[in-house]
Amino acid sequence: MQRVTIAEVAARAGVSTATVSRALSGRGPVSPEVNDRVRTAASELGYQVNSIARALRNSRTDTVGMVVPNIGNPFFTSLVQSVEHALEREGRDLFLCDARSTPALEARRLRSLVARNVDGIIVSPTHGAESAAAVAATAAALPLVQLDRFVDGTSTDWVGVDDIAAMRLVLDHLHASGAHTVAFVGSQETNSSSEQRLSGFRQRVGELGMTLGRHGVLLGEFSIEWGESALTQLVRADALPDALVCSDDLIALGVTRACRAHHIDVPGRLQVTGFDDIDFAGLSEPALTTVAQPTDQIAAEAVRLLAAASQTGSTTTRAAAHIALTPSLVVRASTR
Amino acid sequence: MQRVTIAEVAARAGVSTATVSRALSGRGPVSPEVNDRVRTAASELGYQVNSIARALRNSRTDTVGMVVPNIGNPFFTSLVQSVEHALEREGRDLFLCDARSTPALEARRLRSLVARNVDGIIVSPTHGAESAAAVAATAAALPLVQLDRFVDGTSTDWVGVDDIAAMRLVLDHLHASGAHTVAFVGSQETNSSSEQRLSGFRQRVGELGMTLGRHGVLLGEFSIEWGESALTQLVRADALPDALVCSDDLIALGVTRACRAHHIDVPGRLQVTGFDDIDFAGLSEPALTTVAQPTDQIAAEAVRLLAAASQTGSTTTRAAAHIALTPSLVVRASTR
DNA sequence: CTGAAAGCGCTAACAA
DNA sequence: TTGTTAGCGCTTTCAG
Repeated sequence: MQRVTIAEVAARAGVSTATVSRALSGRGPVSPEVNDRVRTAASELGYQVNSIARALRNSRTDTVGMVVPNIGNPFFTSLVQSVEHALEREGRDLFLCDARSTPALEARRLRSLVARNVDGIIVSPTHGAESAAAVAATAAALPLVQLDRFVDGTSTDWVGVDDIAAMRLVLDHLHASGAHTVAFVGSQETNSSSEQRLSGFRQRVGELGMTLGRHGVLLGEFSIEWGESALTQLVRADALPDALVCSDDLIALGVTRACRAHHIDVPGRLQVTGFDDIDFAGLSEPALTTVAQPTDQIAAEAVRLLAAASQTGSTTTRAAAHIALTPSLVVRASTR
Repeated sequence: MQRVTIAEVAARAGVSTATVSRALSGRGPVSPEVNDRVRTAASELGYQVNSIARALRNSRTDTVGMVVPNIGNPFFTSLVQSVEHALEREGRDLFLCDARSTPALEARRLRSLVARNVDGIIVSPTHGAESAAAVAATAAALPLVQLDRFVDGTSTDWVGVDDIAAMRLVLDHLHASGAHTVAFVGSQETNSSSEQRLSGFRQRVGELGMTLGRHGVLLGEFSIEWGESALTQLVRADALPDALVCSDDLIALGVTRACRAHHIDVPGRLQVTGFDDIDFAGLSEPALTTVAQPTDQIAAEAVRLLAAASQTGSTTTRAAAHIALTPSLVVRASTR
């Protein structure tokens, strides 16, 4: 159970530890014959590098840290999968942390990642304001890219989707299908996604001359429960619009579920749209019209930015990149 | 951006590095006055431990590795959340890896975790046979607990749910609600969950005197798509039973979705049950009757076993624990 | 091409 | 109570 070290391999191969290191890592000159001897000795002993020791010596870990607001949200899960995929191509590992929508926990995770000497950090901050200090402090110490969401007032690299364009897609579609009054169900504007989507919504509603229903903007949280309760509120207030734009799929799923309970026909009486295109969006009854995010692209850009930042050493010199990728509309059965 | 080391703190506080270490870690005698000086110096400089160096020195990382077959499956996501919660109480971090249902990738992840000197590993093996060698090799090097699934022929600690009991719950319920002919839709028997559930199913069907429909056992994979295709097969063969027992919720969700497409009334014409009780089980139309796994308990036991194994140093001495926790049936609208 | 030796940052003996 | 020192396992100059 005692781990095999490079010294034991060296002894067995009859060479020095330096030579073993050179042979195994493949950098530095080693005669073919010695190379062979070392490699067989290593495999006979079942040698495996000790990444900790290597990391200490090299001051790099080949590991990227990632912090997401809530791994229970399928959107973030697929973002994680995309990031892991992108990193794999470079032979780097991912250290994943869940902030459980708690800024204090998120701050702890970030500190822990810094202490672990990860080479860079990808974070989707939980809260626009309350996450700001921790993100800024972390960005000062390490290359850091914000994903999907970003915090107020900090300028680090960011990659996400163009929320304004997304809302344009959604509202143009609803407008074309005859909706006049619309309402928005989102989360409290405590993060950039919420803010951007709401502001894109307001903007396009104005441009298209649509009218905001009574109770036209309902803000809660990104959850199924909130979606259900929002719809119930609208029904109680007798303020149902023609269409309901939800700022994520969980909310939309809650809304359509509550519609079934209240016998409201979707999309006949009420059209509903979501955001993210999580797997289950296509499964609900009716299947959800929603905005698909290009998660693979987002992840690829993030990894690229991180690599670039690691090159230059410090993030502070360059201007921060702000990359908003183009979303696409997936039309299903919850709209006409 | 250069990281602050203990030496700089020592210089500033006018003491030795050893004293700084003692003061900051709180073990070893330090005079209150010096303690203060060290602490203020540390915070002024923004000192943070270098976990890598500490880990090399202490040969422990306070980190547990976890490998799941597929993080896209919500069941594993909630298992991960439960494990992270349980570890948090002990102040240990989780290093999460996704095996993407690929034994070769899983083996790589396991090796990487060993190389990283994690203190222990929690793994839900992808494949009963093909994961066996890697799991065995890993268990030889580190404390390891298998979760939910286990590999053939290796005896490590295991925690999961009692699949036999679960199938008993399901079939008793279906039997009571008048189902006579039943069929089973599962995944290929490449992992223990599949095997156990199928065998529990067969057993209870026999005991209750129910009859297995034609095409009574359909095996594919744990996915929505497979559920849909399985139902379609049954319809085409005109072999629809009274009830369909699915070995996870994804399959069941696929089945109920296909039922909508084929205008098959659930539960009127066909009763359907799932397994795992993922969040979306309650959302589908009709809401799924399913078996809930006690994930928090499972995680707590796993963490406890890992701690115990770390204590004794080696796993080989003790007999392996095999802990099957009791599942519960959640009755919703997909059964009568 | 190979070996000796230093040192990454930290902690635990051991001395003082 | 504090300081000195050795060393965790690895890589990398620098000599040979």
